[in-house]
Amino acid sequence: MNNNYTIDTMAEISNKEVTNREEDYSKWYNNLVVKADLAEQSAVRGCMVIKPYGYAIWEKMQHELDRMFKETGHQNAYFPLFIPKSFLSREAEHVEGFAKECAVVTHHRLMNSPDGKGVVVDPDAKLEEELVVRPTSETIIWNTYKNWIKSWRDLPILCNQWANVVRWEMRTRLFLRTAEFLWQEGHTAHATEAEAIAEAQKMVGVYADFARRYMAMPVVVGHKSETERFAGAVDTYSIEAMMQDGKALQAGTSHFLGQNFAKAFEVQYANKEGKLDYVWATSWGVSTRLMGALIMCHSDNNGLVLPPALAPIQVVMVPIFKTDEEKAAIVARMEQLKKEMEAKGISVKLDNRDHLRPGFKFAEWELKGVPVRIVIGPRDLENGNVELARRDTSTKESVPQEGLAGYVSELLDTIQNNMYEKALEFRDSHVVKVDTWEEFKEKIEDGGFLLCHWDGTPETEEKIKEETKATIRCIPIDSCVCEEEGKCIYSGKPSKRRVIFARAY
RNA sequence: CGGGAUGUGGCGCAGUUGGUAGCGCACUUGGUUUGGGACCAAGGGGUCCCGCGUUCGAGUCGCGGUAUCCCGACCA
Repeated sequence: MNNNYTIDTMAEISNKEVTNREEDYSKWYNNLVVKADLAEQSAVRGCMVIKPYGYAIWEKMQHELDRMFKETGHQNAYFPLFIPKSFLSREAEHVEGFAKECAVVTHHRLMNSPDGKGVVVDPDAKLEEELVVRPTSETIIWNTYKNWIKSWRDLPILCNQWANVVRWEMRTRLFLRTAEFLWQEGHTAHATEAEAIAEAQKMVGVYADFARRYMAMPVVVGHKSETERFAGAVDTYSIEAMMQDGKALQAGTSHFLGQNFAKAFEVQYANKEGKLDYVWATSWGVSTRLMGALIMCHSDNNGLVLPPALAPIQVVMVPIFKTDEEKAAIVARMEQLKKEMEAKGISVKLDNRDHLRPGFKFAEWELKGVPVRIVIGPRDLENGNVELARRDTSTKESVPQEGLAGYVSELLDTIQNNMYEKALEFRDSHVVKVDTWEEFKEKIEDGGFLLCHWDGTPETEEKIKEETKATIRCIPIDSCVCEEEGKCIYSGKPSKRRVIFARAY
């Protein structure tokens, strides 16, 4: 047994004397991220190193998202990493929301230490105005848009930027909450309120679509409550996913910013009547947190399970042989089959490392979540078959080499759909309607989404959070089951609709 | 920023009353293996987080730093 590749399984975890279930799930998750070769803690506090295999997944996500953004009329641009401190303070709520987690550049030069040991910051090189490493780019972008927008003819501006941002979080976790993370942030400017709202809704829809089609992850689309809203937004939409421990994860957000930033940065345009008006704004983003969502949504006791649409390697081929002659014949056949599959756009890895035994390779590729494994040994070569194993169902079957590429191509689609159905079934079986406070306190311990009536006040929301650690994940947009009258589970006051409560990452 | 813990080969850890720095995995070489995480043999690799102190002698004891992790508050 190679201890370096064992991971704490869910089963093992649940057999332990668990006092804090959340903590143990986290441990399992972290272990999985590291062992599956996706990422590791960096030497820099709270930052992570994304390893090549993990980064390849992110690149696939980027590629699909970028295409979707362009299909919806957006263009990419790039804005500075540094934001003058004064910019951040222009929008009052915005600065309040981010002030506590900013990395600040105060000097621009180092010098040799007077004691001869290493270097120190040169006190003479102090910046007149400190620069904040962007925690998000609304301020620098709106300061720029001010120069771009004069007339109604300049609108709308539909820009996206792929970038890194820094938020000095107190506690960090790989992919879910790192001090530095990669993301995309869309920033749009519109002539009318209605158009901006439509944009914010459209983009949260793009995220939901991406989650479903590529990540095979069902999400709920909804409004954030006032307290959970983005700092500086009028309305925040989010997609909320459920992880396998029943906790919620906010996987993407889209904000209707009203005229807040336009007013803060004095961005006015001349409308068709020749009158000056402030422009309407949105911003929307998803980050490398999606990687965390992907991992926690699908992984099992044997490691990662990747949806074919995002798997860097969709098919791994493992030869089994005793002699060099056997190896040569089998690998030659595999090369042919590999080419046939690649011609259909399938990404294939032929693992012909000969110092490792097949069992080791099986386990390793399973840990890495490769959707399909194809094995050919002397027996298979003889009778013209391959052994084909599915990662999502852990099943094996014997398939003819003839027409293999076509079979695999269809199978990848099947796996993609199956993974979504499985995740959807899990999610739906962990959504419950709750109508009393006693029941709420009991059910929240089991995890999952609780559909409850809420009186709409931040005070009630805060008290529920204090007592149960549960927060309002969202006020669902399109879920008709929520549209019914009732009484707030906490205060008993009247409510027009249910909202989703859950504990969250 | 409050509470708790931990720093020992690449990784995970042991190290007793202070007395030659160890184990497993990984790595290198050779050989036998190969249909679910192989085995044998040989080998390389350490300023025991840093500093000061106690001592004939410190990985171990004391003091002071520092870093990381966990729990809170905050968050994509």
